[in-house]
Amino acid sequence: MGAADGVKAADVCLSILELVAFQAEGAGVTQIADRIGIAKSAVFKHLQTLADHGFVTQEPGNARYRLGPKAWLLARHAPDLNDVAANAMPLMLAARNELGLAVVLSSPTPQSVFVVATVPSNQPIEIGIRPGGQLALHASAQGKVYLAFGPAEVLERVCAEPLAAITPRTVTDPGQLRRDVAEIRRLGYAMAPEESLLGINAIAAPIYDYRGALVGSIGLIGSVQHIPVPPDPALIARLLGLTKAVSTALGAPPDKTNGCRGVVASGQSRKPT
Amino acid sequence: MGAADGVKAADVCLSILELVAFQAEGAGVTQIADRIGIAKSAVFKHLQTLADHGFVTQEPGNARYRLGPKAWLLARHAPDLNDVAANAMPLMLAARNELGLAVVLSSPTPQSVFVVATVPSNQPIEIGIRPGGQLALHASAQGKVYLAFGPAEVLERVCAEPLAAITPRTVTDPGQLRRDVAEIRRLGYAMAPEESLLGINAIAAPIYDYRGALVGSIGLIGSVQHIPVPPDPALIARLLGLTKAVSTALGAPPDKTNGCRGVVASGQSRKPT
DNA sequence: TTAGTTGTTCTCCATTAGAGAACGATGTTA
DNA sequence: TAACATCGTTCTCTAATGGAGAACAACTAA
Repeated sequence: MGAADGVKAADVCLSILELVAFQAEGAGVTQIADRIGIAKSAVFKHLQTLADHGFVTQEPGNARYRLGPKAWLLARHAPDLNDVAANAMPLMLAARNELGLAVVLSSPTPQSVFVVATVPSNQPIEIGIRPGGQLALHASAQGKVYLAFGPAEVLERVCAEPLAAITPRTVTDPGQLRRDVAEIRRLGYAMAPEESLLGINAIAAPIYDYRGALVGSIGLIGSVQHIPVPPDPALIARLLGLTKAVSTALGAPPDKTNGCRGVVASGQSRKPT
Repeated sequence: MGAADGVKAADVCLSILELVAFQAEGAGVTQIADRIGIAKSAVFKHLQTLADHGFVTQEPGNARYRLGPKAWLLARHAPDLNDVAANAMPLMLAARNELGLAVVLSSPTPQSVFVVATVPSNQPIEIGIRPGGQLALHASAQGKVYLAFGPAEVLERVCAEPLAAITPRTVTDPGQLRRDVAEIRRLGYAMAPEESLLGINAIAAPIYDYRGALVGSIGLIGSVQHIPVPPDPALIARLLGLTKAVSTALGAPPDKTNGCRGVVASGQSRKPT
């Protein structure tokens, strides 16, 4: 949510749009104002603008706002994550039921990694991420997958600017990050122990489409207890099996799906930071 | 696109988002600035904000902007126009091939009517509307369908405020509009000769879903030559057949689909509200 | 090279977005 | 029924900020 240096009003506008979108049964002016943290009157004006464009609709009588037709129209022109999500979800569900861990599907952007769909864990203490959330490229397993297997420019750019220390364990040294990336390329999966949130670990592997292009990654999220720092080889195998299955379902060429032997990986595990 | 009294910056932001969305192969800063009519620097700041939220992505190397993952995410929460469009499209195509006229599917909002999908005419001189466009409630066949068969508050509100004269033939007298609406309720379809654009006529009829709720309308667009002012009874029958077919495909109750015998139009059809 | 693009970074001031109070409906409680 | 609470909406005012415009760096074409 960096309002780093953009247009503040537009930032508010988009935040309202998202809030309305993710609020299943419509949202009211007051409710939105509280959540966003600006005056009711401002929210009202924004909603009017959003309604003019058809992104939200105000149902008559009941004065709640909900998503409008144009929001749907956007999807027709959106990148076809449709296939990816449709193919991945059932397999992700199966993996969750088998492992008990939260499974997350995400799509990369040059600035961060986007959580597109999630299957929450079924453990008593639930650990998961909300769809629509963003993960740092250098401090998450899914982000590092993109750094390792995505375009080289992204890695260069991320290494060029200072790496934010999201937790004390976050990798902030560009040299170390490059070594991590090399290791990830070798192993075929990424890990980020306590780099985004203390106590939480995640492992992730890439997904390719029919053209062999990297279209996203799937990650397993859990506490450091469930995903220890040299991860259980069986867990890794399960993850790689999952991403391989999704990739082949998308028609990925074989060399993209069996490149990672995963478990074997005899020697060195990854040392934490 | 009235910036009647909303947030200007948000209006610009959404316009940029739409422009990027509907530009199939990405859009550049300069191109957008020209189309929207504001300075490049402003567009750049907006794109930065949109990118922060994940609505657009800037592909590395090639510096064009295109739709991002969040745009897709919105769609998952958007109203289920999916079914409507999916069910309607093949039938609309068949009608176009048979009649040669442009066929338009649209969805109502309290402020205007939204073009959701179109099948362009196959005449030498093409007449059509772009998906994403908006039609005035009082000056289009599709809009008047909503006024006639939608919530009564909408008709009241539209009649209360002054009716903009989009063309010299646009109905600007509230009394006349009310009489038109009554006639539309009686006949089961709406017509708007030269009310949106001189030389162009359109007829439209409502679509209902499984709950019997009005979810949209389908219109036939053509020159006044192809759609004369007392429309050809066969044409009307074809339109009503089309909307009835789509409605039944959506599971609409029978009384919603055969209420309009069209031309005959003796007795009362549906009552207001 | 030169001349034309492009996307990006500045600075500056008129615009305007947002705070806050007040309004009229609506819904709830006593 | 009356008092109260809360909703969405309208209003005014001013400090923040969005947008203009020029200059920048990077690229492409001639």
